[in-house]
Amino acid sequence: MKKSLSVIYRRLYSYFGPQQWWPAQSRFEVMVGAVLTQNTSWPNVEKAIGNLKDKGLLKPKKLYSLRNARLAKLIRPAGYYNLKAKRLKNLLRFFIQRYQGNVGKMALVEAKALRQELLGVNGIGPETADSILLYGLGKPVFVVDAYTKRILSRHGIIGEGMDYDGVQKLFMLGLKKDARLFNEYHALLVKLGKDFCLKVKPRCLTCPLRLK
DNA sequence: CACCAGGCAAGTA
DNA sequence: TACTTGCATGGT
Repeated sequence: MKKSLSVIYRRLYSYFGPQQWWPAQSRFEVMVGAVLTQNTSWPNVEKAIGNLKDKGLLKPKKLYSLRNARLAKLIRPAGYYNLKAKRLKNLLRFFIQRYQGNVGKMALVEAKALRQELLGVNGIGPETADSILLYGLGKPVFVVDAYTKRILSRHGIIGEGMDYDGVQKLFMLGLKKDARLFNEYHALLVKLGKDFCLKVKPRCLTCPLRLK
């Protein structure tokens, strides 16, 4: 028996409650965090963002004016720091040149078109782009991540090989197009993944989903 | 010690 | 198109 996405959502929400994502103080901070968290645990990202805040550098032009070596040093705790320094600069260059470093201006653009623009930036892939759209700008775009795929395939809802766009369609066609719903749903899947579905061996004995 | 984390792009066949 | 590899710190 395959459960609907709505049923799964309600079960996760009853069990875990609201997740309060994205943990950031500004929409710009979400953009930066989205790059820094690529394949990296959140506590490490927080340290990196904390370094930038402490120096008063968490602003588009300030951040963009830093030399790569300096930026890399500041974001070191987030891992892949040389790579991420370049990726951040790529995103910032796009953001400043195209939207004057103004989140409000960027938010005026339609989600689908903006997604394509973001994907054109080297270092911004589908999950990073969608995280910015949903958590930064409040657009109704579903964010898919490694946990999402692992959980769904482990419960037989999707095949293991299903790609990003396929999983995203499944959610976006199967649910009401509501940014708050998408926000909470993705965050809940991450919470479930962290707490119950870690490592190679599934440990879902007490998993609140109890699917089959 | 091994394994994993809120990915992505470049290289290879 | 479909794999494989490099990137790196910090927590469990």
